[in-house]
Amino acid sequence: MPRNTTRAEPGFRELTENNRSGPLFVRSLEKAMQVLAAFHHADAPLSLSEIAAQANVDRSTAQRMVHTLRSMGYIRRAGDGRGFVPGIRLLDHTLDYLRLDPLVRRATPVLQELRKEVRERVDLSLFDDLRVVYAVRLQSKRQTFYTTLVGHSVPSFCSSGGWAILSRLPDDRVRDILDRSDRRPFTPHTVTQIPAILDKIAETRANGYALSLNQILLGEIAAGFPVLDANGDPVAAIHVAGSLAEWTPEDFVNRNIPLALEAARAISQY
Amino acid sequence: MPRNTTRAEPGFRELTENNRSGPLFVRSLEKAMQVLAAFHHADAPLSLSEIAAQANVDRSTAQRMVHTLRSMGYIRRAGDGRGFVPGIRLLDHTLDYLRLDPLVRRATPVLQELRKEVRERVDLSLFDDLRVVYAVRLQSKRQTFYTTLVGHSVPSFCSSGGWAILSRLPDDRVRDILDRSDRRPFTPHTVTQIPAILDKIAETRANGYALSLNQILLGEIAAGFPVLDANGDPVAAIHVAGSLAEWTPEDFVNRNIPLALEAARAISQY
DNA sequence: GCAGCTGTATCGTCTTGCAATACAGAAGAT
DNA sequence: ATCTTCTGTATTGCAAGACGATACAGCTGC
Repeated sequence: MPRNTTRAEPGFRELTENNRSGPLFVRSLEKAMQVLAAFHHADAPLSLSEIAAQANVDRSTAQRMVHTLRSMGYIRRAGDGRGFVPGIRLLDHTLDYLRLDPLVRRATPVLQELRKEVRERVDLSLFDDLRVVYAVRLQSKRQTFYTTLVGHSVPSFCSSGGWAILSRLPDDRVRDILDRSDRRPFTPHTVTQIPAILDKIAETRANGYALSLNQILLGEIAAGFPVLDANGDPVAAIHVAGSLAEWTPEDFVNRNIPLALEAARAISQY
Repeated sequence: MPRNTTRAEPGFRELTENNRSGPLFVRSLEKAMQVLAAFHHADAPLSLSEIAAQANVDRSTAQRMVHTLRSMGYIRRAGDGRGFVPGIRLLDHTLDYLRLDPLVRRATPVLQELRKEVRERVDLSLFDDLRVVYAVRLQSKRQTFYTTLVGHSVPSFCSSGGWAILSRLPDDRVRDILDRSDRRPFTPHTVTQIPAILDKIAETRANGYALSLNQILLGEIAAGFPVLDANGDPVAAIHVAGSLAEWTPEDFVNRNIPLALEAARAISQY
């Protein structure tokens, strides 16, 4: 379940003083996207009134937006009579995103190779401020529903991928991100205190990779590796994830880290 | 590469006579989504002018739409200076779609089990008129880039999933779909003639599954199985796909069909 | 230095999105 | 049984605000 929401593209606010009020800002479009985003907090089909409430728009507005989005395939009626759900047309944009992201293109074959060698779950997640978003997912045998879904995200502050990325950011940006994060625990072992998180990040910086135990899911061990762009800034992470029922942390590290580190370097451009 | 585009939700046109002109239709939203959809035909970052041309809107309109979509994270600047690309925020809607589709929920664990047993690529694709759209993808060892991507689609007329679905539709709907399809071949073996396609569909109807050889990709063998909703109408298909370098068609059928057929029945609601 | 691109910014006009209002049908309560 | 409160859908007058012409600065290539 996503806990944080995306902000504008980083560095965008600098370009235009007040980016949601200038004459360039299309208010009706904002409302429309809020209508689509109403489903972010839903776990069942939404009625028009529910959509209007979630999106913070008038019921009439929701009606017209839904009508239009429906005519374009972005929303459809729920199979069983009542309410609306997201439409299949959205998946076309998923494909556009994945196809056109050079990082995803570059990473996919490398991850496939890595997956073949380590035989555990291998993922690519993209850095998005307070969270990392899974974009490529290569499963192993045992999986939960959410570990197969593209678009799923986990917080930066308590995931191996997040730590890997934070370990390559300047201290003040790390502080800023941790301060703004909603640091609710996922498991009893989730690290939520800022000093403890900073320790983890320091350890990650020293080792070159992040090791997380029981952070998001009980019984899960994961290693995260930063992926750098041409400027040396971290933009993504790759992960190898396994089960603590099968691995001791030592074996997991010895067996998987070298291969994954090499893969992360192959994807990085720095 | 997608060859066909999505239409409105089936049965929608019946509801409102002219669904893109009534007072309920929000024109600026249509333009905005066309702007986002401009990337469907792109294979590199798009400039404002290119977006305007693709979306059939004024450059000024494109500018304002892009500005707004950017401020919300749906579009971002390309990493290397010039142009725009789809933004990560789109993946949030991908997740909404996958989470809220009951079919995807039901199918995922069944497909994981199937994948474990057949050890070949296993997919779920959703019926969308002229095409089927991949929503769940469980890889095997050897993969191409596109066989890993959620949102990728293939035509109904020449894919095992398409045949599986068409085999459960009434004849006149099949004719209609075939007539409207752009039946360009993908490989020298792609079946493009309507009589030949109808033969394939008849064979599928008799067998209960569809077998495709070299239709989309040379060297690929795939079996497709229809998934039915509570009314008995086909809404999706599951696939098992392997390589002709490893399988004779007979072995492929004998080894994989029974398990996959059972999986398709488990997912169906009829 | 000119031509042709980028992306960005401003502004007056009149299109068109807004929200109040209404209605039929279904679900549930009493 | 009726009364209430949900659905989703449809109409309409008014004025908010989207449209698109126009302009400009910063590139790249010729």
